Amino acid sequence: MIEIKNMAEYLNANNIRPSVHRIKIFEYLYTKRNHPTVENIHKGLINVIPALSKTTVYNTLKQFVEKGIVQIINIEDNETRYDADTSTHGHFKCVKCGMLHDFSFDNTNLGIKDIENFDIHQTHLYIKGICKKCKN
Amino acid sequence: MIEIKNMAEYLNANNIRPSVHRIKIFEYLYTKRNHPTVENIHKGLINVIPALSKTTVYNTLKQFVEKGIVQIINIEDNETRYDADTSTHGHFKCVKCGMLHDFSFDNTNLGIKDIENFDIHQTHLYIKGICKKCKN
DNA sequence: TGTTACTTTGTAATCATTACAAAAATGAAA
DNA sequence: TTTCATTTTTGTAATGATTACAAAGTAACA
Repeated sequence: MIEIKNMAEYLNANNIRPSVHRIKIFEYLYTKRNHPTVENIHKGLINVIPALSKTTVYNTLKQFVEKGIVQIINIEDNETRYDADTSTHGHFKCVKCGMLHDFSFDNTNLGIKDIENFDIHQTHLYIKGICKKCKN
Repeated sequence: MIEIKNMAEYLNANNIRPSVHRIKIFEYLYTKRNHPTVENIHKGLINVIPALSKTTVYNTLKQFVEKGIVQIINIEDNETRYDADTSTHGHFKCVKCGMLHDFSFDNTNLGIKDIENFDIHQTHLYIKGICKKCKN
């Protein structure tokens, strides 16, 4: 994924005014890279910003998604996760430990049929199974 | 997808006792093939089974998923859809009209890296974009 | 400062889903 | 058929995630 040196500048470059909350929320996503839920982000930042409300986390993430610097990961129907890496990559969900792992794949050679002449905006691939750790 | 002649037999073969409700719900999924939500199924069957409760639709679908004859499609975070076709295939979601289209792809040649020695159970691919109709 | 726009908060509303207990239907044995 | 146990279905209440919205707070800038 892209290297970002200055969070505030990066937000600015994407037409997002870099308030302290926005910087912290983006920083959380970018540095942890653990595909957190809203709950995770809120709990993780409540020490840093004691008054942080969940509504702000929701609003901020919605804005990030609209501006294209964050993508939503929908694997389980009851947990929406967020990812600051918007480059094309897949997600592996371990059905045993629940952990999410990034992986890379070749999206130029998928052998797609039946949707000729459709405009493709985003390609999402996820795999469910058992991770290496849980196999042992 | 598989051809099913007798719904009741198919349910039986998958260890699901074929009650009238279960047959109708599966039949709906199998014949419509339109990736319905719980709401869609309930509305679509309320004429056939006037007393049908949503709880029954939820319970029945959960059972179908557990027995492996139906898969969940999670594309948007606020709408869970269901598909009686459990063979490996992708879903294209048109961001304009909202329609879902099936497509086939080659899941043997994805060039996956970074998750060597992981056990793969299911591969899910979905694409967002604009469908042929909406382009015109 | 004063004014205006933007951001954040907190509560209430909404909506999908689940829990659960009661009612209904089914099926097998007598 | 009648009885009894089991399974299925229903309907309401509870839960939990997300959104709406108005009030409070903050920043920008003349």
